[in-house]
Amino acid sequence: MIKLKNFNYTLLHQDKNSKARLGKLNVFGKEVITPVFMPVGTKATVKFLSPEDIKKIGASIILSNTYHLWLRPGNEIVAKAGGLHKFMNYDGPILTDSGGFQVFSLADFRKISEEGVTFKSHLDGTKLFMRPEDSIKIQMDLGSDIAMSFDECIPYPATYDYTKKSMERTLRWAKRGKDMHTREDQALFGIVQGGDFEKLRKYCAKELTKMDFDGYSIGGTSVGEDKATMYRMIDYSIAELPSDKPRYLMGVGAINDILNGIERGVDMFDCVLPTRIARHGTLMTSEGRINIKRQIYKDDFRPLDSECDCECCKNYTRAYLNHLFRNNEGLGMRLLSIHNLRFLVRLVEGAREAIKEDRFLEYKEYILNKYHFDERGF
RNA sequence: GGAGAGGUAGCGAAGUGGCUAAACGCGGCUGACUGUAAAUCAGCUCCCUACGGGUUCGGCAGUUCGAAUCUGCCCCUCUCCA
Repeated sequence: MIKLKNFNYTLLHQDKNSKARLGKLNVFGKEVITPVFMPVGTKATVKFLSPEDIKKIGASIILSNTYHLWLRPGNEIVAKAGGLHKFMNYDGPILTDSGGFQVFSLADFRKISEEGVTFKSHLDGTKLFMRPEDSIKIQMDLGSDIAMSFDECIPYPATYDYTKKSMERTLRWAKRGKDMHTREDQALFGIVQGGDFEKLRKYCAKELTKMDFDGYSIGGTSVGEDKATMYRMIDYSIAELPSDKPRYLMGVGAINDILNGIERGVDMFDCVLPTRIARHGTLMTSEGRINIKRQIYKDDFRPLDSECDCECCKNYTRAYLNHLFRNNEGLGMRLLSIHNLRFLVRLVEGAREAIKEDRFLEYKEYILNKYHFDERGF
């Protein structure tokens, strides 16, 4: 087993009234204070944003994707460039998802076996095969700071039998991946699966913990289940995870979900939601959800969100943003992406402050009451 | 003045006797979006007191059981020649 030289999690403060925790993740000399929200840059770019934009937003770590970079430009090219950081000119921490989510999202194009997953490339239909070992090898080539185990993200609902079978296979895949992971400058996280079954979630978390990963992810959430179920999945998973390692709730980025996750002891979140909805004209603001494309904003010369300090809100009006969207101008997508990301970064920043003072639950209530978001949480 | 071509819903453009309130595209309006096949996708877009009804395809008058589609006259636009 390899020993990482410079990766560890330090619990800075445990909230007295909930499981919320303030922590410090040392990622090979780069510091990430948790809870943290990680913007998603699937294809080695947070769509429409430069690395400089990402830093200005206050994001301290971002995501990228193994499956997509494997197809294009190919891990060899990224390795040849000197690794993902150099390739995309981003020196902050990068976490790569293993391709496990594509097992779910590209369901029409794949077949799962014990050995691995057969994909039909979504780009040109080429037959592809990815084993857990391949995913780890690719991630080592990419040189991300944190790699993920290759898992199967199952849909919801799923039967107990299938969920159990899949989860056990995911455990075997986790072991196979871990056995061949050799980079000392890259952490590796295991992923808890088990659907909405308490027994399976707990078993999975325990087994992964035995394998001693550098951190643990909670996968298989936000795939169609209701909120209460998602929160239960988180509780079941965290119940058996060690407190001295970071916990990452994969793919979750709605405001109420982030707050509920933090309350339950989650340290890391990532989600395409803020950037995707931004590109589609939807914003998270202190007034609630706004769709900038609506005609009422055509002559609204107020800033998007008067309480926000981002580049978009400080410099541009709703009328201008509406105009940019009506004309399909890329600047609109960039500015709105900046805003939504900044909104979530500020949300978790506020959570950290609150945890420090043991008032996380009050903070959560304050946020949920203040912003008029519906059940979806944005 | 002469010779052609054409006028269809906000715009462009199909349709050339019934299956047409009228394809399709754009524009407009409203939604959706949670480890990114996503600058994407879905619905609506003549009027109304709306599981029904009322008016449409430059205008008017005809032919026909039935017309945006056929006939006549009129109005308008574009191209070429003088």
